[in-house]
Amino acid sequence: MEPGSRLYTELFKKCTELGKLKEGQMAHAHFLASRFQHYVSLQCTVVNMYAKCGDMELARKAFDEMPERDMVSYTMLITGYSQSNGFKEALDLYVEMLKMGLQPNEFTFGSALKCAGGMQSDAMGRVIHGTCLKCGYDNNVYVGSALVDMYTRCKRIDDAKAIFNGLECKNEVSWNALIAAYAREGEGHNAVELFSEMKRVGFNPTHFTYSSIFAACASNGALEQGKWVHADMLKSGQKLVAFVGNTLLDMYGKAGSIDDAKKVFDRLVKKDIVSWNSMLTSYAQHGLGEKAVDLFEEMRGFGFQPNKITFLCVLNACSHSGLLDRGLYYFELLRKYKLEPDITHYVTVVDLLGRAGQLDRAQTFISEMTILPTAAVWKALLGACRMHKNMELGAYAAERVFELDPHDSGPHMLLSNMYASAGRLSDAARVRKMMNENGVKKEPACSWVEIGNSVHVFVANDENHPQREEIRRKWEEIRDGIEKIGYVPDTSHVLWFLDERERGERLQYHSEKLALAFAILNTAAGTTISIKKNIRVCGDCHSAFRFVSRLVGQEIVLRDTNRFHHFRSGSCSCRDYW
DNA sequence: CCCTTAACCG
Repeated sequence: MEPGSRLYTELFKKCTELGKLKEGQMAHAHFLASRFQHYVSLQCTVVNMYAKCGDMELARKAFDEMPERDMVSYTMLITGYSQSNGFKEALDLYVEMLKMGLQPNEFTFGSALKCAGGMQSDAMGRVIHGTCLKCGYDNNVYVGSALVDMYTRCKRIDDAKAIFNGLECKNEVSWNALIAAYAREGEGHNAVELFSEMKRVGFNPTHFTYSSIFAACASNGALEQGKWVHADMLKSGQKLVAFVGNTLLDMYGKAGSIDDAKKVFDRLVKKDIVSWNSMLTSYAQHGLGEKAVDLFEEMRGFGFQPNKITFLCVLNACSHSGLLDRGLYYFELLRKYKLEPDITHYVTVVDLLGRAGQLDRAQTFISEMTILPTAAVWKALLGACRMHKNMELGAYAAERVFELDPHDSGPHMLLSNMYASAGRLSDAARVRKMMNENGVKKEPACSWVEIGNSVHVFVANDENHPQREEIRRKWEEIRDGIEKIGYVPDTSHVLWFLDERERGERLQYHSEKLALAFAILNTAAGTTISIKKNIRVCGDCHSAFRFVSRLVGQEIVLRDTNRFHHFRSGSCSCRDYW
């Protein structure tokens, strides 16, 4: 018996839903031989099926073979491209369809705007926005949310906010788009504020909302706030499914609670590859290399396939814990899993060798790389040279960095300070001059500390803080205390062109020291103090923090861009290996 | 028939 047209519809829909490409192709062939082959709606469904199965070539072919293409078929193909990063192709089609005199609908606009956002094309986005207005779709909730998202991705957050405020009809997605944007841009405070407002006016946060908020808390290291939102999510009855669970686990890891991260990991309803990778990353950030290795082996034991990122995570963990041989073994294992190492893996191996003091091996490793070394590779070597005080190789690595990435201030500062420490002041001055000539700006260092529900930010030599006098007095008192138990300031960590007295002075007001004094002033004895820094901790501050943890008997947790340092009774969890 | 929002890595 010949199938009816309805059956084809069902068949194509089923294949679309389950992502069954092969079966879809068979159904398609069957359909082309049937008496329904001229049904436009079925031809459309085929285009959509291929697009949703991720094969844009087949979708395009089916589209081109349609005798006449309507607005919906265009929209399906545009959407397909937009969902697989084919922004350019999608927008070309969008323009073509307008030329054909076909008027887009809210579906077309939604996808077209996603593409403009994906390409960060402000100009294209505005043109599409104009067409939305002309066609009367500007108040459609889908188009409105897509507009908000598009403007945020073009870094026009004010325009996005204006659109959002003007929307007569909002849904969760409209809120999520803006919240996600704040999280992406590192404005966690605004993200959380918008989250509260969203709830206040009666919208229910979704998995998307919670994911964005957790990501924001992760980058701010806002543990208390993160816990509060976690409690809120539990209260609202959301299940701990993989996606949002992974952001939660990542938040706990990055905000400083490895125990909570592990708890979330163990309670995940279903673990996916990202869950494992996130847990490995958490261990790496806390310097728990052995735990990371155990977890990686456990994962392999379960038959879970590691991907390239997994290897990056575990290599990174080995590097931070000085597990040299283990790391090199995993680098070899990468190929056994039929994974091709990319540049990021090479960077990590250079870091691994370099930190372990194997500078010659690191250099040989670089020279034997099958792909061209990037700036990141040389930066890793430079970092190792600073750590192990190898001036000559460090200068060589720095030169390579300057060729490949001339605008990064970090390597310039590093080399300049290395020269200064080695007493080569004219070389130090030369690098400094080069920086000025090339317009390289030094990134300002800052530290912040979360007390209760608010975050307090400090910059070096902070002149603007309302409690600055009190903070300075407190630090001086602490400094006297730690000097009595063995702290010796190391002035090689400040600008070499200041005189010795001024260097000693400046050193004492690094942002992390100010944050620490502030935290001691504002927390009860016995509380753990938690401080974050936007660049790596300075060597002198690291040493000072060790003594302070002994002096005041409080635990101090410091997160820098690389990892966590847990200071307790005079020593640090990194065992001064960083 | 077709749309918009979130995670792991240098």
